[in-house]
Amino acid sequence: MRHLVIDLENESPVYIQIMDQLRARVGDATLPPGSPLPSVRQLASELEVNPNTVAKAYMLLEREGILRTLSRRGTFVAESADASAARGVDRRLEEAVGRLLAEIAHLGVDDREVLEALRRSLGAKQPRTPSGDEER
Amino acid sequence: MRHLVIDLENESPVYIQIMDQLRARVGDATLPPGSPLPSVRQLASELEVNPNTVAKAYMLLEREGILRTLSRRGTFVAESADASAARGVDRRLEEAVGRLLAEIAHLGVDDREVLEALRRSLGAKQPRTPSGDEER
Amino acid sequence: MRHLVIDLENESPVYIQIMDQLRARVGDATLPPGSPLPSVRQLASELEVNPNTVAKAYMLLEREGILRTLSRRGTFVAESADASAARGVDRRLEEAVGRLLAEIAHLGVDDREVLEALRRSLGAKQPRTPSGDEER
Amino acid sequence: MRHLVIDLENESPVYIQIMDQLRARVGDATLPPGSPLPSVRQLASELEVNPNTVAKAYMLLEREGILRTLSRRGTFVAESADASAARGVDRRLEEAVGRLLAEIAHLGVDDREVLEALRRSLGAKQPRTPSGDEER
DNA sequence: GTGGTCTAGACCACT
DNA sequence: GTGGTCTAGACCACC
Repeated sequence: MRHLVIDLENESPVYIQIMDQLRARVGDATLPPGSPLPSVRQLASELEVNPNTVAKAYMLLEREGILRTLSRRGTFVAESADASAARGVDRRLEEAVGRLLAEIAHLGVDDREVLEALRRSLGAKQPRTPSGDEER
Repeated sequence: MRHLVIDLENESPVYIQIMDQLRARVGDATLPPGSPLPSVRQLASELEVNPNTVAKAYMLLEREGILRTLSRRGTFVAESADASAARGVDRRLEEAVGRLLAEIAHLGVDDREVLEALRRSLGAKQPRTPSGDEER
Repeated sequence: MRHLVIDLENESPVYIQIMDQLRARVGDATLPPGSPLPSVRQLASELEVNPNTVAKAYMLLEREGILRTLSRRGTFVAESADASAARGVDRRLEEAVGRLLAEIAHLGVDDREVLEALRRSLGAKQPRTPSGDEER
Repeated sequence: MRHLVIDLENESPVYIQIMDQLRARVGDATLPPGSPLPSVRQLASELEVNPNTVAKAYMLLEREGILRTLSRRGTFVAESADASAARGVDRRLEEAVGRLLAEIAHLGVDDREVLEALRRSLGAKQPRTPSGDEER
């Protein structure tokens, strides 16, 4: 499995970041149904986070029907997980947008300004030059 | 001063809600430079929050240069506060959008989807159009 | 008596400002021993402050031996007040310097820097143009 | 981290003393960027003050850009904090001198006397003889 | 264990 | 009555 990227500076809790990334990979079929996942300990050591954190992410994804843990055999992407994963991604996006709106509710800015600010910030997210050369 | 509206259910801390609303009113000149603000205790009792919470909001707005507090005489909108207030509102909006982007960074959704989700959520927020013509 | 100047923005309490100015005038003989002072009510209304504030200043200056209140006849500069007034001015200056030193004790700046900062600030205090015309 | 020294008798508020000392250590690189600070609770118990007092100091230093707090991971000296810390020390010194000048504005003493009083007070502050190294 | 937020209540100096 | 400071203690989410 390609490495997940954990950003400890990000204010999203680590277990949420793990869940989001796994959901994304299941949703876009990078991790097709049936694929094995790294063990809790192994992923934890790769990401340099506490095993409890990984275990929590796996446990919650299992509740969402995206993973399936077979005891003593490991954790796998559930059959027909892709649909719920995609739905999960959408829900997460909507929740995040909802949080944004709640946060700025008191700011007295109108809708146009919000969209404009988002467009600006999306534009500023280095547009990933087609030539491919990353800075540094 | 027209009442502030505090939503205890909102996940933004109360002192942040107070700051945002005061910044907005200073920024749009509802509260012009020199205006007196309600005393800490008075606003606290109106909003039914602890005086310390209001005091924290006032103290931080003073550090931002938006309020000016004359010890034992009360708290006032600082002269030339409107500019910093408006700047402050913009910065808050940008920060919130930045947080949104950080939150969804791992979701694997593309920019178009994010804008679409925001538009949808803004639309769902009672459209407030008297004539009915949406901007956007 | 030439008007006292009260600065409500100054963080020194009003009664202290009154005391300081009266002490200065007694010390430099602008108000020689025996001179009558305005009544509490009259000075309070001139300065637009609470009569209690003026009364407190008079009371404390009486304790210092600088004023003398003759009941029903008013308040006067005490005989031989000038010496104690001058001493009082010196003491106030030393106290203020002591407070400065206490305030900056934790700043980790050396003595030279403190003197330099004071010199700079004294220099910045508009040098009172010899031509005499005040700006505005 | 070497211990901070809090003087409860000093009229500077405790949280200001904490801020000043941390600013000084960041400014002179005793606490280089990236260094972890003691946790709020730990420093509070060392200094024998309330954790809220320490939290307030950390929070304000974060708003100044000197500290950076990673939620639930601890508080650290911000990258590129040293410059702002040094600037902060200078500003604090200037403010304190400004307060001195405001305090003595009514005293009618001339600039020479003020400088003289400061020199005297600095001299009285154990002269830090290089030979007789105190530092107790 | 970490920091963040909030409440309640106290004391202070000053008006 | 005003604001400023501090304490004590609570609850939260997260690690």
